[in-house]
Amino acid sequence: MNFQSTKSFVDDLFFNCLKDDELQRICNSLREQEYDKGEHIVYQGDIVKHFSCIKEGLVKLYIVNEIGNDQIITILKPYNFIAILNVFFLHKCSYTFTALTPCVICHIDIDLIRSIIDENTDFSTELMKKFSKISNTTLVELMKFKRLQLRGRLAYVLLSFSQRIYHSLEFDLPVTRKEIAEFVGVSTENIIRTMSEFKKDKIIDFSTKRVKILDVKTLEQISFFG
Amino acid sequence: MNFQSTKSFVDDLFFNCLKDDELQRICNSLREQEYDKGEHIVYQGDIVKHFSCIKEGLVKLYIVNEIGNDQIITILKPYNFIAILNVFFLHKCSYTFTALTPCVICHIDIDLIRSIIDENTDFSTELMKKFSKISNTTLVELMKFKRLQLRGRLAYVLLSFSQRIYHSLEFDLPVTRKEIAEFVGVSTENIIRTMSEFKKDKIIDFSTKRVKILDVKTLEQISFFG
DNA sequence: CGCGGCTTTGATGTTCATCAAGTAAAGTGG
DNA sequence: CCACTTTACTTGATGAACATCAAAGCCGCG
Repeated sequence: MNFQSTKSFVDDLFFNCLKDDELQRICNSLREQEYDKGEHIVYQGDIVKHFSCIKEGLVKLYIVNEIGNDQIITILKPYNFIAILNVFFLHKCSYTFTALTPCVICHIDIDLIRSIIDENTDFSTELMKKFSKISNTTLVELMKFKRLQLRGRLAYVLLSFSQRIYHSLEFDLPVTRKEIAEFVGVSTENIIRTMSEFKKDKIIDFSTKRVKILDVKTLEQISFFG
Repeated sequence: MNFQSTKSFVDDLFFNCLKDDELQRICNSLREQEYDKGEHIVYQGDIVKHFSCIKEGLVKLYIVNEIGNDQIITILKPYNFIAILNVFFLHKCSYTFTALTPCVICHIDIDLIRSIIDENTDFSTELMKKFSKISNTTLVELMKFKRLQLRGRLAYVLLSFSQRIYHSLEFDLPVTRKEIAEFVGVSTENIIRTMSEFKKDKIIDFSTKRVKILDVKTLEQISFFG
């Protein structure tokens, strides 16, 4: 990737509100790192040392709970930040971030970001907006999820892959059935059973990883009322 | 309440990092408002016009979902902010805040807070820390909650009243059984049944509103493993 | 003192977890 | 590239957890 496109990536990432020299300093400090599928980017308890962002690939954000189970909170895609809520102010990260696909992650020096926050009011305002928006969205989605039962939640997850991640009715799942179960909060077997029901009802079609949504409207209804 | 104690309340509220004149300006701008039990402080969809904080009383933070049910997210107590995540940057508030008991709420002019953010780096840093901490805690608690079933969740709520809100093993519930159910995410009847079980097992004792925790350790175990 | 909302208990059915067992897919070493 | 091992996927049967419906007692308040 050439320098100009890095610049434009960073500019977009930071709300197009950076001054030229600030943009330049960030580009100079920026370090790209590749992660294999399954590799941890941040593990809960880690001290977050960089301001990081996904450039390529998908990342699962989850908590390993007290009894050792994974609970997936959301799936992150390019331009999403890694551990943004923990990056400045908490000693340890409460979540784990793991690559679902091969990833390229951009790491930026925290102190540099801090100093730009102090200098550039627009930047700090936009960053706080971003904070709020992320927290807000996550919380609202979680509550929406909470009131649904299995069918609704599964429909929701499938639609989110289709609409938020892949922008297509047909896609390859980047997660296992077990991971869908950890996302939805039910057993793996029941995810499979319900997917098979959807298939029987001609709402979706699938073969292992490949999924095709046949009837979006019904799926949306299920994700709303189910 | 006299002026000196208002000053000390505001100073504590804002992390003791305000300069004298900033503190003074906030105290001058501050307006106290009383709310009756059951009165809305902010309703979802409202545009948040003040930076607000609880001075006295308890407030329930909840979402009214698409099918008209309330889903309680958490219960707020004095020194907690109202709609802090929505106050600066989102046009409309995603949540509803309702007084559970008679309340005194302090309202501060948002523009004043904004201008102090621009002036005082310590203040903006502390405010962002606060943002992060609140989001983080809320999310971690919600995920902890998610993996538990009824008994565990109820135990968790009862302990949270005892330890976080009242600092006492005996207290009057500020919520109805229905509200506990909306918090826990199950039916009212099953909250009642499970409370009766706890009573039969001599873990708690209660009569309508009055609750006394008899066996904290068992309750903690249930809230952990249940 | 009667009305309405809150609380409580019981009976019944639905949803989902768990166990078991088998098949398909994917990774591994020769 | 194949045999082997492991992991992921799938289906069925059973029981536990929980929702829902129904009905009755309680309590505060006008």
